[in-house]
Amino acid sequence: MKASKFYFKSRKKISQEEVAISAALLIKANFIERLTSGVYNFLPLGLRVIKRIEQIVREEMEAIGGQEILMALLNPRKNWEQTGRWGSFNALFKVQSRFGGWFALSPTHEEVITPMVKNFIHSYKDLPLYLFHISDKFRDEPRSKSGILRGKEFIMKDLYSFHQDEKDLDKYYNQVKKAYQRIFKRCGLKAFVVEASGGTFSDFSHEFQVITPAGEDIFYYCPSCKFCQNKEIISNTKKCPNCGHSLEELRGSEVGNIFKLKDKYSQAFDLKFRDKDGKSKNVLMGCYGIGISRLLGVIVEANYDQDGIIWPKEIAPFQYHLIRLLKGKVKEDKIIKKQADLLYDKMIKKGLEVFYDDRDDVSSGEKLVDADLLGFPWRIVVSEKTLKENSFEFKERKSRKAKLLKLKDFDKTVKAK
RNA sequence: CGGGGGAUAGUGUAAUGGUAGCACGAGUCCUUUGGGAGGAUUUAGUCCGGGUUCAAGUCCCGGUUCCCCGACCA
Repeated sequence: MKASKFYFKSRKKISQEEVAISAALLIKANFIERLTSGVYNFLPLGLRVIKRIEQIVREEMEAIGGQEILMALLNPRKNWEQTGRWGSFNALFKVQSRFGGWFALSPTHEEVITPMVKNFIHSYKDLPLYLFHISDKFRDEPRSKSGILRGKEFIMKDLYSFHQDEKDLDKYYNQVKKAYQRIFKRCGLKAFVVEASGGTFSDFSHEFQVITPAGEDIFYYCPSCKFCQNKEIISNTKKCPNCGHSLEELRGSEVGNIFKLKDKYSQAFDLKFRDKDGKSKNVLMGCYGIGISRLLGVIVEANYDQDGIIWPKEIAPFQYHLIRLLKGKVKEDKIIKKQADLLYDKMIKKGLEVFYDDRDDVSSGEKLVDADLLGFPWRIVVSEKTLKENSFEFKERKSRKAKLLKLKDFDKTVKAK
């Protein structure tokens, strides 16, 4: 991708209203833009990261049998009346049709998926079933905060599982827990699995927390046996319920949450199946969420320095940042441009993801500053200085040292990581 | 939803009730090019609606909206 044609302009200054570091950096580097409180636009760079995260999530969901669907976001009032949540779900966005009818903008999808699968699940032979969905969610938050960490509209993956008995639900629940750990690891994050409140239908649930000062959750961590529990449910003793060791208090942001819904929604929608014995039984359900757009923010909160973002490799919008530094002299610049163009073409041919800063009207300093701000894993510089040595400069974003390498070694150095 | 603080140009700020100014940014041109370069020139603003006053960015009332703390949070 050539920078001169790309929808990207870094900002020198941004509004002081953005307090969260992740929001400030993502806006400064032109990944996202605020439309209004708690509502953000994703620009090409931001969307590329979102797509990477989604891809990782997709792969891991499919690896545990998940099938992707896309459910409607505009939900009829009736479905929400049926579970009682039209009245009890405080953050529900309600919109009225000009012809009078009411709709909910879905904040979660139990009310859609449960009646939907009634048309599919009839027999124990149809179970288990795992369906997931990645799309926007709407929640009428009384207080949006910290940029994309808590918004009124956000991107979420939700997986729903359907089972014939608790044993099967438990088994899958643990599989999902493992899949989630793989997902967060691939996103370059260390996620703590925290026992949390199960809400109204389960003894407990599990949250996946990433340590950050921008987080909203306090949880307790046992350094001895690694047990974690949310502040909401922990006893006052601050001792590990497993091993008795004293607990550490940590602050995190919740990037995922898994629940056993059991028969709460299958009862509301009369979702039953015929078991082997011919008897009609309630289908048991689980639901499992990951905040995709929040992850984008949390990843930045966990990966930056004074100069900008440092993207973990697997989710960086581009792997390589190719820069050509000009001299303002026609003859010299022609050579520099030609060499940089050549390297760019080579990389494109190899299928590498490269962001090529081919801008002529931007000073060298600004290009280098932008490279640090954008934070792609590898930086390649071509300039008069490097060409004198028949070389190019190669630098990892997270390192301070740049290496000068011979052009003849380009192919073996620059390849898919 | 309770509490607190804001809203003047894209951003950050100034203006005793009396000419809305400055800096940065942005646009154009020239010069420049290894860590956000320089000059010339142009551009752009009092959140909205009422009220008080000869006169309102400033005072009063109402609204909208943004941020922070808390509560809430499948």
